[in-house]
Amino acid sequence: MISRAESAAATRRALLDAAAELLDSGGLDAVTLRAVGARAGVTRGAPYRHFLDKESLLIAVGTRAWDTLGDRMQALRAEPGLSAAEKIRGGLLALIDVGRFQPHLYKLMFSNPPGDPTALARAAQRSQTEFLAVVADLVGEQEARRYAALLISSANGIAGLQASGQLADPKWGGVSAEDLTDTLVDMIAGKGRHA
Amino acid sequence: MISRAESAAATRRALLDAAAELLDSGGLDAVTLRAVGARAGVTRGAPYRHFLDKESLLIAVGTRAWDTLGDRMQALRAEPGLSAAEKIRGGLLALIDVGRFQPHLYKLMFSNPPGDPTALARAAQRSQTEFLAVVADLVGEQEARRYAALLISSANGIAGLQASGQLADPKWGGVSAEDLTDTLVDMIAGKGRHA
DNA sequence: CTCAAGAGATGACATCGTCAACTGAAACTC
DNA sequence: GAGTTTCAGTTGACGATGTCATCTCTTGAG
Repeated sequence: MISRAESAAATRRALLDAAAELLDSGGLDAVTLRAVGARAGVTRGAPYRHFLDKESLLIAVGTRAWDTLGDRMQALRAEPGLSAAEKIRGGLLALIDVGRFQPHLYKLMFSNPPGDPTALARAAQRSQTEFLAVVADLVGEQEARRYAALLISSANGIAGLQASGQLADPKWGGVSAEDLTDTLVDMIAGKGRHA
Repeated sequence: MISRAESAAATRRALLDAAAELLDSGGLDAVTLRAVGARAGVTRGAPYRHFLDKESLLIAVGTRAWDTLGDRMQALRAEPGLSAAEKIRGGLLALIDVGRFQPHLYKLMFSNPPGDPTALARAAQRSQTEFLAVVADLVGEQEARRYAALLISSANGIAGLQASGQLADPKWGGVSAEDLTDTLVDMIAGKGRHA
């Protein structure tokens, strides 16, 4: 027996799944409320029972993606038998992989919606805080903020270039996202060791 | 006396200007063909005499932005009395400044439009080639590709984080885009000196 | 059993991108 | 210079979309 509240929660989840799937497969343009509703088995008006408007639905999709990334960061940080540098590398690649395999979702995660420009930044907090802690293990509290910001920026940029296909340009000599990440981590780790 | 071709070229320019202004002030949502036409002194159908569709108009706006950035890169590279590191710093900040002061334009420059995913990447070529040459002056031909890709990625990420307002978060301890750029250039320059 | 609450369906409206048909003036041909 | 062509720009129309108001019907509380 499913209660009404459970049914409503299931619909909400179905709407989020449908929006995420449409986003992955067809980009932002493919995410229309009518298509989302149809894929979730309801009609175009139903989303308004669960979200304020389309923008709120998209923010919820992005927030959920940030949450799962935050889980991965947290698990990675707690992983025994990994050096700080390896954890950093893993965290960066976790972010980069989203950009690589779900470029549209990735863009959504870093967009700031007109209505509430801080919504997604708030959702990103836990991921970034976890990452900050790992970086602090390598370079110390003192410099962690600066380097963590630089690392996340760089990973963001690598993922962005990869998502837009520019990394594939032969001009860069076939360098991969992993190569860039390794180069970056090496530079930071070098700094850390000398400090 | 203005010929018909001159008038048409002027209209085309007015349409590009109008689209760029609307993009800057109100974001992508504010760029409707009707609004663009109105601001350029024509009606909604006129853009179709100069561009295939709305996407082509936006690509043209992004292309023009890449061209002016390419000009700045070229001028910077030719500037006498600047070290390679200073030129690199200047080039990175030129890119970052677009992200900072024209975030919507910046996003457009790095978006790959569904119709022609390679159009803007082609427009970015000259800027990146100029930059690549400057980096080669610092770290040598051999490693220039890798480091240039990393630098552009990082600058892209810094600009992106700044554009989405996340850099302002006190979590990062008030680090600025300039700080990150300097840290980055120092690391590369260190590498370059030791190589 | 009664009835309020709320999830979902549906009709309607404004706005958007786009196309087809039309208008008028500049540019070309003879 | 008259006739014709070309083409920038206008206008009307259409389908799609986000959103609101209204309606229906099931669920859960009293």
